[in-house]
Amino acid sequence: MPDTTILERRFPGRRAALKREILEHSLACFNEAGIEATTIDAIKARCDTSVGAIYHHFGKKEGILSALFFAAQDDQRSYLHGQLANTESHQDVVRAIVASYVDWVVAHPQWARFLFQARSTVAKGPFSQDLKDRNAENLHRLKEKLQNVEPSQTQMVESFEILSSLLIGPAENYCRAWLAERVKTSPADYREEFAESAWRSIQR
Amino acid sequence: MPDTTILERRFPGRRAALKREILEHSLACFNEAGIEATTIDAIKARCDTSVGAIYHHFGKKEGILSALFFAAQDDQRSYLHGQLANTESHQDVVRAIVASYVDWVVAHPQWARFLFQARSTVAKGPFSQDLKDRNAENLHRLKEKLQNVEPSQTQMVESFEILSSLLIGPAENYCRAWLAERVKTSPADYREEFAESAWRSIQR
Amino acid sequence: MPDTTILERRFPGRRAALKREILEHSLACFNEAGIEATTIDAIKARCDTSVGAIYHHFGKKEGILSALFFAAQDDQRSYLHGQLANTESHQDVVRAIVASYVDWVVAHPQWARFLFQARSTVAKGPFSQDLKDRNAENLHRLKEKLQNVEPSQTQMVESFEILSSLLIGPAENYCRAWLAERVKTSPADYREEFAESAWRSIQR
Amino acid sequence: MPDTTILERRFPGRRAALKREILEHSLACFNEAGIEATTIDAIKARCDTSVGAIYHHFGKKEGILSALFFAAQDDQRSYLHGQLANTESHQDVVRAIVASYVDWVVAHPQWARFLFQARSTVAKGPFSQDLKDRNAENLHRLKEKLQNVEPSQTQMVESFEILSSLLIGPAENYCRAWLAERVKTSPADYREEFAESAWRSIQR
DNA sequence: TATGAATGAGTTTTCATTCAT
DNA sequence: CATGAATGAAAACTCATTCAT
Repeated sequence: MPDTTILERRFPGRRAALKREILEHSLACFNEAGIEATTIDAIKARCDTSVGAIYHHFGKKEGILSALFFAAQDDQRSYLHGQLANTESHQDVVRAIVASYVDWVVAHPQWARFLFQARSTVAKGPFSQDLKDRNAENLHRLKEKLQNVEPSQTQMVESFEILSSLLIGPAENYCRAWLAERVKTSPADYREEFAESAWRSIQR
Repeated sequence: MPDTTILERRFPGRRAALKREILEHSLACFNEAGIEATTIDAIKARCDTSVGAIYHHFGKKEGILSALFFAAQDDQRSYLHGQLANTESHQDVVRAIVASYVDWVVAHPQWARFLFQARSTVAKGPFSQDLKDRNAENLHRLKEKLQNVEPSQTQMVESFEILSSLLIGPAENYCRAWLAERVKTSPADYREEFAESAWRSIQR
Repeated sequence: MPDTTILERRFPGRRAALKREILEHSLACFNEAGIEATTIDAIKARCDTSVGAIYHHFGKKEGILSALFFAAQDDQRSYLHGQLANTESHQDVVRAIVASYVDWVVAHPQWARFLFQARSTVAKGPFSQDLKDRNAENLHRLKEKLQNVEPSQTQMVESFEILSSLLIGPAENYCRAWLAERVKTSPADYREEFAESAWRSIQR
Repeated sequence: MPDTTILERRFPGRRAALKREILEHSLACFNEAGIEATTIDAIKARCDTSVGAIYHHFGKKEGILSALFFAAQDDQRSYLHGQLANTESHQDVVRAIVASYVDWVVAHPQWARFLFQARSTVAKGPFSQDLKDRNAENLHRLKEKLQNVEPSQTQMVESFEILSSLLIGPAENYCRAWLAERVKTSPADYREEFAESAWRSIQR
């Protein structure tokens, strides 16, 4: 039973019910069989609808993929920005970034798994520009946030380019392993550790 | 022009010439078009050989994939262990892990790119057990190394489970971005930064 | 020009027109070239349809085969049971079995030829259980029929196991030869001889 | 463990050892997987020899097939003629035909199974003329034998064309069923029944 | 003679997509 | 809007056969 909250937030209302239904089951198919291995027919069978209906709503297979991908990404992003809103110091910001990342993944593991595997496909597809634009904008907002927060007393790593890798890298690496079931302990259990490490890793 | 050193190390001799040829061009195809999108026919055309020859040597498409994957992984691993050989303190070990990771990726970018995209496919395929075994053994050797090195004077993070994520996560995240051309600066330029951050991130 | 009556009985209606068309031409292909030697492409070309349409209706090559096989078998069986309905003595039953066999083969030679060559393939394929079930049920109905008919005054062969071989064997052997064009005279010309011989052969 | 007596009779001597080896294992492959489904590679693997060796001895796949087929047929035929040698009356002849058929099948079930499935393939292949010639000659020798034996006192069926079907049909039908494991009782147990029935079936 | 690498035409099957009803 | 039959290009894989060593 995948969580449908993300879909309800993004495609609200009765009229979008079938759309949500298709997306929900597509997500499950993509995660279970892999994106390339998921056929329109498999989705059709799982939703108990018709090929025609799917094409009516999404145009092509890629359409389902990007609808899911951007829904997930936006949800993750808006959760991050919600958490960032209450931050006042650099350390608060770092903690919010790491914690919100971990929290979101743990709250929506199927969506997180999907994001990991879909990224490269979407990046090659017709929406690659959208993807780039969104990433750029995201980085820009983060930069702004950091400048508007009261500066830290500590010496920090200089290069902005590697900053996001230092902050997110460890949590992301662990979340990947958890989603692939290579490790069992929930990332949530290590939330504070990752936040602490992230803060330490950017000191100089 | 992909580097062929890894293949020559792994499949030496004249008799394996065609095998190396096929693998070399398969790697290029996989990286350019993606694994699923690369057809046997495309590989055939690029090597100027026959479908039959490819199947004669590798049995199925998956066979090419895993041959490449394990060649890359073993090469990366043996480089790591070569670097670990000269370490004497915990900090040396951390530095060696991070630096050798960055160095290897920068030295063999096509192979690194391939490793990232092939991992999930190999993990689903018939060699998933091999993959697990190798990973387990790798972790085991690392643990041993850490125990045989003179203990650090500093307080360290307790959980071993997240250790490798803390060490490799940032460098990996940045390398991915670099290989996807989302950032331009070579990871080599940040080698010392990543090593420094990794060391700091595991202090408590 | 193969007879299409069997197909029309089994797949009636306009909607099944393409299905019948494919089956009709598949039958011809199978008989002309042999089952293994008949390619989907050959069928496609002969029907002037598309590969997709064939797979849409039958799933796999085996699907065409078994659809034809069971259509033929059921037709043959229902003809037999029609003839058995009017029998009152053991000798009538024997005559009906032999005569209906010969009549059906002569009326539908292409279907008979197909039945002979397809049986072993179907027996190995995924419908082997269906085949067994149908054969068992058929035998059961025959046994019942024999018990419900007024007993013969003559001493008969004891083993039920060889009974059907004694009755059908000669006619079947001759029909095979006729269908393979190793003999020219129609089995119909020997209908009474086979019936007479069958009756004699089971006396003791 | 297939019986190798037929091969030793036909291809005696040390020099033919590999030939016998290949034929023996080919027979097993053909029976287990079917003729079309048996690949040269499968035979190679089972004999632990090389493709080259197989082609050296048999030229093409068809060559193995016909070597086996004619070896089996000739063995069966020579056994029949051995049994016919001692016959003096029509009834003796009938008994010899039926009994030798049953005996041979029971003595060489793998070869019998192979004969049934190979006949149609050989009939289509490049040796179809050989097959026809041998069958014609066989029939001729049988006719001669019948004429040289003292005539029976009883009235017999007139048509020579259906004679062999009347004689062999039932036993053949039952043997097929036994080889396909549709019935369990050995044909040997019904040898006398089949002989008796055959004799009765040709009376008029 | 023996070997097995190499060939490549040929097969089955899949699947995104279209479109008439 | 919904349906699902029809399309056909494209893919993986097979396998008899050849031939250089």
